[in-house]
Amino acid sequence: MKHALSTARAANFSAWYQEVIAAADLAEESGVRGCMVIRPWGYGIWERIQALMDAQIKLAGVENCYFPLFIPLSFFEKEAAHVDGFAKEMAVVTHHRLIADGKGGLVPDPAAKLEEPLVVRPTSETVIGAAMSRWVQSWRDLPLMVNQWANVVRWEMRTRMFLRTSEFLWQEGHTAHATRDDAMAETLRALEMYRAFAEGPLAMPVVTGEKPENERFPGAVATYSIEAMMQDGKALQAGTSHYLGTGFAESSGIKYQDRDGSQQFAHTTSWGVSTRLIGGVIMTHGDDDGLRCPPQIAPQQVVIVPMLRDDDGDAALLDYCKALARELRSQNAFGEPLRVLVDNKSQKTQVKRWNWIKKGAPLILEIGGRDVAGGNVSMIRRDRLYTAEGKLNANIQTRDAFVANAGAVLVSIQLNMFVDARHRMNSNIRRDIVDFAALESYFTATDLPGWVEVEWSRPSGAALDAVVTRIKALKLTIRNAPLGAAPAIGTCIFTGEPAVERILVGRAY
RNA sequence: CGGGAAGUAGCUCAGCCUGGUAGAGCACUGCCUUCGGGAGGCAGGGGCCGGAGGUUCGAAUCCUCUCUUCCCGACCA
Repeated sequence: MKHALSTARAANFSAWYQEVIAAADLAEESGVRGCMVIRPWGYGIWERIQALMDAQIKLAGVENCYFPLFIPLSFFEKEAAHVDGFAKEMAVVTHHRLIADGKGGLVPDPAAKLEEPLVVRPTSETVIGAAMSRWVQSWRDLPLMVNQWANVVRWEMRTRMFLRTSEFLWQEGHTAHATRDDAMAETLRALEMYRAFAEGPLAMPVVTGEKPENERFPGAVATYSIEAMMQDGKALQAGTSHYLGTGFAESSGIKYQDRDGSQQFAHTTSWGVSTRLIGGVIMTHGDDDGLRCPPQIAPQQVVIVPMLRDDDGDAALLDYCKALARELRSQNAFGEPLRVLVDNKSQKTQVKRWNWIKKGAPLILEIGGRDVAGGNVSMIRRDRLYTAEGKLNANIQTRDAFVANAGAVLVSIQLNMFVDARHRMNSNIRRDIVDFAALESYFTATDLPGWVEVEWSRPSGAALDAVVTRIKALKLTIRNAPLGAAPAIGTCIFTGEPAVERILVGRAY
């Protein structure tokens, strides 16, 4: 069987990933270190993610707003742990004017140096905290829940498209509450929103859980994550939700007067998902023919390819296709009208077919003169591309039958993709490892190790550092302590002490 | 930040050692034959070889400096 990509997942997963991004026209290098150009098909996926997630955010009573890209350096200095976490990766603006250097180039004008350097936001807790301190006076002002869709910059040492870029797009929710319980409830609500979003529209199964102390967001009291398993068995942290305690409120001055007249610090949260989700979708659903785009986030769900032949029949063929597209757009799937494209670019049918396969359009319809005459369509399902014999699985059916079923077929593709991915994740999590030697041999012996769920005593500080160092030698990290895990009943595989919870350990992106 | 590698056509690269102002494949344009599993033929368009300096009659090629990017590690959504 000949595949569309030259690199198979099994041969070189990393090279395959890069090839999918190029072949599916998702993004490309920009010439600026670590920054990518997101192309229309890739950005279309992001717009779908935004649209669906934004609706959920608003449903929870969170309001959108926008804060500046530039943050005064002094804002970061207020929260010690926070600045420690981000200092190493901040882009800083120091001048506001350029002058000629006399050699044909431009240099920052020394006379135009900023009084205070501005940091390009790596995250917005500090500016939003400053605003919240103005907006919150009374217990009646709480909860205060805002979100922004924005770009942020983190000057990472090593970048990978969508997974870790210097600049990335995300949403960041920031909330302030009167009590710890309220803030914790919001933290977990956001986490659950992310889980449902990943497993719904993205068809990407995840494990929700709490991050260990060493993986916490800088300045957070507790960090929760959704962790997805990629096809190479590695974990991808696909979204995080943080309970920030009163630390940020204290440094930003988010205070309210309580019912009894006393001044109290608010309890804050923050939560975010980014364009990294697209990387997760690629590595969850992609195959050796390119991307498989879950129908709910596919910019186009049905792509109609008229088999144009540069002759008199083309006009009738195009009419047939356009009429079909109109009819399909009046159908629904997932409670929305179908997104349908007629690809009438003057290009060979076969080339267009494979381009759409590589882009992962869920349904591709090839329509030629014979179909027009017979009232048929020839349908390719991206999730069932080949027959058992390895032939391209083109299914001819009547146009009316296709229109009537299209929405249901898309729903079924979405579900199939999720079920397949969930099966793969679940069958690659081992829960029977009870000592460190077994963990060690497992991760040195297996090709596709996936994750291991073990019991531990939740050590802290130096004891935790020792554990981290020990598993680092195996290239392992603690992903999270799954919220739904069984209670711990044995001993910690690291310390031998009585275990208190179960954690997932695995390799990660 | 350490270790590699690379900058020549839109893309992937050859040419450099042994200086004589550029090539291939794919892509692109036109015509013809094809057409329901990525068709073929013919004819074309497109690059001052990352930048600056130097050596030389002459530099993609040799020398110096410089900029940038990619890959592998340590750090992170």
